[in-house]
Amino acid sequence: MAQWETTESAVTRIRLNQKDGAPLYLQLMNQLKYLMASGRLQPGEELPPIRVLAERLVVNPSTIARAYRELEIERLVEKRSTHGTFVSDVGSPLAEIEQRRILIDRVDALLVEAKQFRVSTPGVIELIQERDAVLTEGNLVK
Amino acid sequence: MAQWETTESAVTRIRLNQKDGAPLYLQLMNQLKYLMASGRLQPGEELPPIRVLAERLVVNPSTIARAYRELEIERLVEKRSTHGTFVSDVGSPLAEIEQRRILIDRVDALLVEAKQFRVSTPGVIELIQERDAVLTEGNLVK
DNA sequence: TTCATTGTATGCTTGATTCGATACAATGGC
DNA sequence: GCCATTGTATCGAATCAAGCATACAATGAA
Repeated sequence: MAQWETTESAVTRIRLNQKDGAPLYLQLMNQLKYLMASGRLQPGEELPPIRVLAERLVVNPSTIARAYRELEIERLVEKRSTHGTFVSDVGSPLAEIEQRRILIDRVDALLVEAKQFRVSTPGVIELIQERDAVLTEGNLVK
Repeated sequence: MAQWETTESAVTRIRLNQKDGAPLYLQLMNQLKYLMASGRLQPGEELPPIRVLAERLVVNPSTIARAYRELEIERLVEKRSTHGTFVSDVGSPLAEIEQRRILIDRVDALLVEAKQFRVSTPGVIELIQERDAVLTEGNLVK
């Protein structure tokens, strides 16, 4: 009997929404990132085998494989030969430069939108503090 | 002689980058939003006719039409029969609720990304202040 | 009324993306 | 060495998005 049929794991929280517009593999990536960022998936922890997760989420194994592959490229997970896929020990070793570029893009988009909505920068900062409180309270979704 | 061949206008600042990945109509929308948000395009001001702008930017008129249409849906511009397309008088009359939802989405995405990158919330706020300074210095692009 | 000027509608082409099906490769416990 | 279990590779169908070409409709100044 496979481990994944019995053990409780943070991945049981994952839900994919077929008609959400967002690609399935991206939804999966993001939810895994959430779980990692919030510590519910710890470094070293094993993710379910591709086929097992595919069956649980009722999608094609290729879809899971793609999510795992992309996460590996981002160094968020490691694949160990035939053992499985594991959450990386190291933090998120995207190049600092690259990380910063991504954040800057997001910040710029946010500021432009806010300006359009006549929300001042202090207003944005206030909103950030609000949302930070909400997100770190253990809510996975909005 | 058409008005748009002679008058100086903020829209002369617009540049589309064919190989930028971002769709042309979106680039145009965003640059117009910038110009409106920064006051360089004033309420009531007329935008160039679709064909004129298309020629200037060397794209298909349909592409301009699409940008104008989307901006109209967002109530940022108004079309007046055969007169042309004008910057809306009203601010940005998306429902407050809707505006807030959009901002919350952006903020959440930003915070998740930041957390993933081990950037603290104060770090995010600092970055916001940096970028705000840059963006309000009159730079149109990053 | 005419017609120049404005935006609109529709359909096509191209390219990319997503997801699935299926066969393959590699490894390590037994 | 075998083979169960892991991830990999490759191809195909369907869908979608972007941009373009082109014909159309509406209006108002002359």
